[in-house]
Amino acid sequence: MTNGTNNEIIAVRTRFAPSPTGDPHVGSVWTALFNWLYARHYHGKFILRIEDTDRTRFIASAEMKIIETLRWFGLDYDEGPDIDGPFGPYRQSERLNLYQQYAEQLIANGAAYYCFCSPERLQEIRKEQKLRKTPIRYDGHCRNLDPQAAFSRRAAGEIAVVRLKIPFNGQTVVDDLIRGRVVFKNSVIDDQILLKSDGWPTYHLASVVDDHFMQINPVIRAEEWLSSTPKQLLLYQALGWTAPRFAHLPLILGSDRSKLSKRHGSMDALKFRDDGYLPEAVINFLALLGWNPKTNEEFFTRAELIKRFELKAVNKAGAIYDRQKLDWFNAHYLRSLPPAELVHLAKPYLEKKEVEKLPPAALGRVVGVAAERAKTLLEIPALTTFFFKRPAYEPSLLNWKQTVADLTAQRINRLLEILKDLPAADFTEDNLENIVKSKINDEKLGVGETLWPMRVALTGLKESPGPFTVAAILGKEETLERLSEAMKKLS
RNA sequence: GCCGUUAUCGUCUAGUCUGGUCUAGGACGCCGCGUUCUCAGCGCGGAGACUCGGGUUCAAAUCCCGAUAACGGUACCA
Repeated sequence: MTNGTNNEIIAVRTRFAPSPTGDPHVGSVWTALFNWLYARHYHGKFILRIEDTDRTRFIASAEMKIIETLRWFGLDYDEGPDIDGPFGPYRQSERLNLYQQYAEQLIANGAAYYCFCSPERLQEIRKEQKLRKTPIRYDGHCRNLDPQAAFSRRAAGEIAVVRLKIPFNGQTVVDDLIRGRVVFKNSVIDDQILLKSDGWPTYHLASVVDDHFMQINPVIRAEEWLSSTPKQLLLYQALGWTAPRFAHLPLILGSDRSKLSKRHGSMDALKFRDDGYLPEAVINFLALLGWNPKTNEEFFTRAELIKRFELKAVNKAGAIYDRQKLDWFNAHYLRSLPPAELVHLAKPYLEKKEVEKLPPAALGRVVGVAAERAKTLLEIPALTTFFFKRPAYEPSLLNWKQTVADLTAQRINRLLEILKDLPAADFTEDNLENIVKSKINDEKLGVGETLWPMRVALTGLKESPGPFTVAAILGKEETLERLSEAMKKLS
């Protein structure tokens, strides 16, 4: 791609930079997906970087979850904490020296300063500003301290943070790849904290330093970062670096139109796996949230997604995450799975002892029949129970519409006679259908009168797969047993 | 409060740059019909939107101005 300003060709390197503070959720995966799609589209690199600079919210297990999530979704990265690359390390906690070094450089050339204000004082001024309804920002108390004096205080062990000196005048322009030109007056930008009092960097310093050295371009991230982009642009300037291009993605919203969070229920990305969704389905669905390939088609393989993806076609408005549409995608993908693959994926959701009872071929058919009616893998077990155990049901359920029990009994009895004569080896779906239907026709038995009780006898359900399908899977012996049982219920 | 972003069916969206072909197209969901013993699937059909107010123009979803609303930011969180 070109960088837009001087047509210089630069390598595409995008990154997903989560902070390990909890389980990754859909919004994060969505951002990762777009970064991945972009990198793959331009044959660039996709990097995973762990932004673990917040020691108070740090969760040790989160990094593994992030990696597991990316793996499950098939968003492979070229460099990361567990895949060494030329720009590592890929954990910010292992790059502390770098950040400190540049913070000091900034202080040395007057672009930043030590601030000794206590959190309490900061809170005070914010409270007052809120009361006076003026913009809430740092009041510059330490901005003009004598650098020598500040340095001595620091050296003497006094606690301080490092703040960036934002110019009072002028404006900073973000030329966003998705939103175009966004202008910010410098006067409303706060003197951003770069280094916290514990010596760790804030997001702004760390991400700028890392994006620079890891040669990230473009930076693709969620809209929540748009307001802080001018600060970062100013930081690049102060550091004497060329800033990357930025693309701010719209936000994924909950049904109440607010940013997706815990209160919208469990949005953990790995929950999709546990809930029986297929990664391909979720990817397809997520890709079409906020991005549109300008066709009426909706199903896209990964390769097609990569081929067609472009940032210009990304929407500006936030999109509500709609579970029903995801379900539709998932059902579609479930039905188009090759039988062997389907069994393999469904197995973990089924009861072990039941699975072991069946020969592989029968298991494949059971799962296949269930999958035609399931939206997720998780729903499959409930749709297969009648195959594994004799159904329990009210005798009256055997009667089709207004049919009386006597007549139903006659039909089942006739079915019993017909099926008894059929060799077990011929108990296939097609055979069954041909024979039974021609008898119904010849003997004027009534399709509903016969087939409804047959199906109920076999499944015990009001809604189920068809009787021939079930009978073929159950086999001759079990089919006859269940029909006999139905007869007993009716007498 | 201040700063910023956004605005087409309930939801995801096409159309907006380059005004007419838009009595606004597709998909999910919903409703009905058909296929059918039931469900699912499939096929067909229906209800359903240009945030509001001004302008410009022969003509505006599309251009201009002004409101409004929603969301995001406003942390020694990211």
